[in-house]
Amino acid sequence: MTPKSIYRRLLRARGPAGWWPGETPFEVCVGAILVQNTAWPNADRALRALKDRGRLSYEGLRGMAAEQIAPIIRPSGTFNVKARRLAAFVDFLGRRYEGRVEHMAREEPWALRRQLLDVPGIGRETADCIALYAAGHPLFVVDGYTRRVFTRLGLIRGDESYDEVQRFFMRRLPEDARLFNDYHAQIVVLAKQSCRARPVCVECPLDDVCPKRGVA
DNA sequence: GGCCAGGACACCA
DNA sequence: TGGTGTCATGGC
Repeated sequence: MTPKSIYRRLLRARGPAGWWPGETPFEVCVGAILVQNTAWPNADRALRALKDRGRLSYEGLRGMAAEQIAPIIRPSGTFNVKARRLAAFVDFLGRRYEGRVEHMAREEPWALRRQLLDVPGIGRETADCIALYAAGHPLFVVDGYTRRVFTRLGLIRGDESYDEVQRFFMRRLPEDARLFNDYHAQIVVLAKQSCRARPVCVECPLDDVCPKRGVA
């Protein structure tokens, strides 16, 4: 069992997941910040609240103070914190990329990652989500789902650092943004549908090779 | 009513 | 560098 063979099985079983919620690259960035430590439906409510007010764009958010953003994104939780983070990201986007997320695609992937990590409130996972899903760079995203699924499969211990887990995947997979994009999407779908299912995994394509099949 | 969710960060040793 | 508290809403 390798990351490659696991992906082949997922793809064969379900087809491409074709996934990241967000209509524009900018929405993807905002979504990546709003979903921090919350369930997606909560982030989505906040996203729609921004959209309803015509604020879900660089031009819409530019110039808004965190105090003005906060009440709009309340449903996403930790809204004061996230409002500051959104304001910081919008400021960064204006300074480095003329407010155009598309311009981030011109940057070298790891250089972009380092820049994003310098923005307060953007950590490794959020930086990689933005680099991969908004800018199309081949950086593998590690999240709680990734750890849960691959710990369960016995491929990682689960207590490795973010960068260690990312290296584990990137050393074993071709450097391909489309692959990384769909792989992460497959993991999210899998983790939601199967790995939290109790008392047994339900229709999991990896059930027969999962050492913990049937275990809650 | 408690626990958890697609994190990040400050603070501490 | 590793562990812990904090931020806070909504679903189950």
